[in-house]
Amino acid sequence: MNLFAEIRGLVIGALEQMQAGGELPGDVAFDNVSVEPPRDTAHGDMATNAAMVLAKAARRKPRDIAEALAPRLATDARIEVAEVAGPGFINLRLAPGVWRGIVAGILEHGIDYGRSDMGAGQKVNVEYVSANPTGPLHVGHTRGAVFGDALASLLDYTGHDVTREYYINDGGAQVDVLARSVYLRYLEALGQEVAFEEGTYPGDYLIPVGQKLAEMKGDRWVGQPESVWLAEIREFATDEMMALIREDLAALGVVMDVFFSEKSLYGTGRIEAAIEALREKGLIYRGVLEPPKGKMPEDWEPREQLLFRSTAHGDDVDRPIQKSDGSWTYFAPDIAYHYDKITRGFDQLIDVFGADHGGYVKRMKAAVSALSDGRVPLDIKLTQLVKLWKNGEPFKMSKRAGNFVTLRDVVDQVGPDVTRFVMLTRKNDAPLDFDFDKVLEQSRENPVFYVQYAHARVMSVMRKAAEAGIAADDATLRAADLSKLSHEAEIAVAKKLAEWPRLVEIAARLHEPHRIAFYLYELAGDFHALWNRGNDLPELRFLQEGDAATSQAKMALARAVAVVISAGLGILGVEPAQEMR
RNA sequence: GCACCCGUAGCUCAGCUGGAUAGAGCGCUGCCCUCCGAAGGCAGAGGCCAGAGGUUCGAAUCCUCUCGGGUGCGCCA
Repeated sequence: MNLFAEIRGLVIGALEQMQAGGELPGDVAFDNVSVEPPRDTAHGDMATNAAMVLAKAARRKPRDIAEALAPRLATDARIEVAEVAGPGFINLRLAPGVWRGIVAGILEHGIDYGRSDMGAGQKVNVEYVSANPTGPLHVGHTRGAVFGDALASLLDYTGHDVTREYYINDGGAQVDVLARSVYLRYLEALGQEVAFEEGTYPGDYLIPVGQKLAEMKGDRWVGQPESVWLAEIREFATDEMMALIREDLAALGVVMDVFFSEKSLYGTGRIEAAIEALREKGLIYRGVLEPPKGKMPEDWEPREQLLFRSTAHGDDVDRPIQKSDGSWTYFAPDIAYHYDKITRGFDQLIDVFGADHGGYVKRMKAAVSALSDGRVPLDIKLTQLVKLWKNGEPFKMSKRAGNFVTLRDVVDQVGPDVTRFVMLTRKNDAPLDFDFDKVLEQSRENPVFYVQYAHARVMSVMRKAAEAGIAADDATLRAADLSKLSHEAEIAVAKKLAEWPRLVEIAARLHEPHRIAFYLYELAGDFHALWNRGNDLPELRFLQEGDAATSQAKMALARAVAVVISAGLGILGVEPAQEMR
């Protein structure tokens, strides 16, 4: 139920009539015809560009087409005024009943108002977090986790069949480093003095892992060479780290559908199969890469390697998939992993990476394009850095991880709801300042508070209604006489609510969940504005003493605001506040 | 050197797959707030959308170039 889509349908219908009547050529397409809210509300509620987009194909002046189209639109009961303006816009003013209908529709559909079938059940895989299993998640991961999770919810809300997935990098050298670090903690747990050299992980979080290992194995690995214990500790340690990471994610409210292990690709022929698939397309060859220009690495030597012809699919240079010693580069399992996603039948892939992985976007897209013959689109969303602030200065301390701030540090201090909302108050590719003091502040400056406060105010009205003996249950509000909503300040809020389904579709199409957060802030602003006007104009207050019918109509509007806020916060993974404390 | 991201009000940032006179919060200026639904409210000033070309009915948005900031660039994942 998208009012803008409905009115666009009306416009298209009128255009088809004009076609049938010979006023427009029969072969013109209406794809570019849009119905949008005008920037300036003085222009009306909606505007269509139909006349201007069709002018060229119809070989008529935009204003001529508009003059012919506008009266046809005006015959519809929903349209109060349709007038031609500017270069050929048709501005539409909708009947008040339309806005009341929005409120009624929201109460009828609940948080599903705004749900859309635009995804048509498409299978979408959203891969996010995918942190190395070598320690707790840090703030950077937190942003990626929140972003990916909200995007997944948004796609689910818009009719996609979404899989939330985490790729465990448990096949590379870094898990050997982890194993060695745990071995040191193991020795330490047995009372030995140990030194954490360069290339080991010194964080405190490995202490309990070493202790656990000591309890299980006693001293049988003391003084033993790596070949004896490495594989077993690696296995044990990565399991422990993944358990830790799952706990971190759970603290944030993130639950994955699939954890995909990189290791499962090795020794099973799956990497080879993916490379073979590329070879069959003539995209694998042996060759020597040019050295990077400008900044020549000190130890550069030309080496022949196995290369993927990614340039055939839009990359700048071909990429190595085998090291000079014949082992795979990290890129090879990445290719195999994405090949696996393709063969699992996803219609669309989305990867959420940190911005420092921006250099891998083109090669990954090239691989997916090649492996799927261009059928499966891959969108890669990069999340920029998070700068933490506390007491007016940069915050870098962490109790347990050494030199970085963990997800837990953040969630424990401000809670999962605040963490999630704040992480979405910036576009994903813009850097984000996270100020521990400001995000807990109770003021308009703090969008989390401002949105939650709006929801809490609605709940407060409902509670007060109950005290005053006015029925305010859903059924009663649904049946309320909404014609009592007539003030422009009330209609303004209803108009904002009408934008919700359209905004959801835009956010989903662009893969930009931050738009939800910004919309909620605006909606909350409109609602607070209405509330504040009740100070001067008692007739705008939601509860009208001695007039249950009017109170119920106004509460229906308030309730609709709360429903949309709930729906929006639900997509962001945030629990709406029942009251502010 | 090349690639990607970014450049919008004094500050922090939105800006709808190209729409009309570019928005919000903070800060600033003025007014209101004894009682009331003020963890405040209303109004105002403030812009060459980094710059220059191009595309077209129309550009902050698309293309090219320049300037400025960030990130990355074979045998690390």
